[in-house]
Amino acid sequence: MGADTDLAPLREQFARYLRDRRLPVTRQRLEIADALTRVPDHPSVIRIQQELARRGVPVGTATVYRTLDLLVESGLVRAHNFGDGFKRFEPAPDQARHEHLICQRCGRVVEFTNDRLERMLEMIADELSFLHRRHRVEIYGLCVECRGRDLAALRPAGGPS
Amino acid sequence: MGADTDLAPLREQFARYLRDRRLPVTRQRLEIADALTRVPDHPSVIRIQQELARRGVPVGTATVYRTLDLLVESGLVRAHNFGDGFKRFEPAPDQARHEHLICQRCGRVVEFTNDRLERMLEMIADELSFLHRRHRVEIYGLCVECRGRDLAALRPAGGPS
DNA sequence: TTACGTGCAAAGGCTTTGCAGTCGG
DNA sequence: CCGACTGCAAAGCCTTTGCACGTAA
Repeated sequence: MGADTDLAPLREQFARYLRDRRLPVTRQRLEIADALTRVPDHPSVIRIQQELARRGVPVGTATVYRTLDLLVESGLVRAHNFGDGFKRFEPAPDQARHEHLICQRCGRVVEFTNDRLERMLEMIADELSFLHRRHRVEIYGLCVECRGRDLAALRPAGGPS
Repeated sequence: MGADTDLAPLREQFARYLRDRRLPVTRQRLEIADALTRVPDHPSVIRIQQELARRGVPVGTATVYRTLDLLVESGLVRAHNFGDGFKRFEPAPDQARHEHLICQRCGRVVEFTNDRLERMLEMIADELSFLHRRHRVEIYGLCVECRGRDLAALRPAGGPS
């Protein structure tokens, strides 16, 4: 009984959302939702547009932006700003909230979940009389591979003096 | 002997940083550092520029940006992106790390510290073989005042149907 | 049929860059 | 003096907006 919702693709949920609001369910909107499901790793607007083009469904930039606004409003998609100079998007998993680790070297984004962390943030907001609605946790550093690469780069030059 | 460093204004630390790197210590650079110390609440580039103008030290936009880059590189200043469409800056307190609560109604930014939280994030990164360098925690919601205002706005219209 | 969506291109807002003149060390 | 900085204005980048045409319902 949760599986039903979980299996319903973003596309379906978005279509339902649009119908509920008496908004046209257009091909572009569904395609954008689909692209978001297919493209991994928090794609940017351009990345999504490229994916659509590759699929033979060229969609105008403005449409992509406008549709993403709808998706974010609907709560089905989450927007991020990792400081690259552009927004990135990802389907919002209605199940478990998750946060991000961002590699400052290769840009890879890894997700993680931690219930204690989520609860702690709600408590902190509460203690400060703040109404918690949502939060964002980002850890910046180096992923395993880039970490190793750094060490490798140092060694050939000579060890610790 | 920590007090010495604590009392040294951002200006001094920045000047030292510049000298160490054999970079010119110009009036504009020092003024920008000072402005950052004076203006509260994570000012934007424009806000800083206005503050400088008010003080009778008009500085070109490009210079403000370039100097802020330097300050961020030096680690003396922290850059933020709260989704307003522009960057915001604040002197980096070298003492206690702190995070932010952002009111989605009035835009107020409140800071908080929590050691358990800081440690937890380092541990999480560690468990995922990620080298933790820095992180960012933002809680979005409503501050006490805006929370009250919302309640007040609801009551006159009538209670739950 | 009608309201809303779409695409294109132009406009916007913030940030960066190029270049001639200026200044710190 | 020389290399780096500054200011101005132009360029860049991502995103939003205006408008004529197209399309879901």
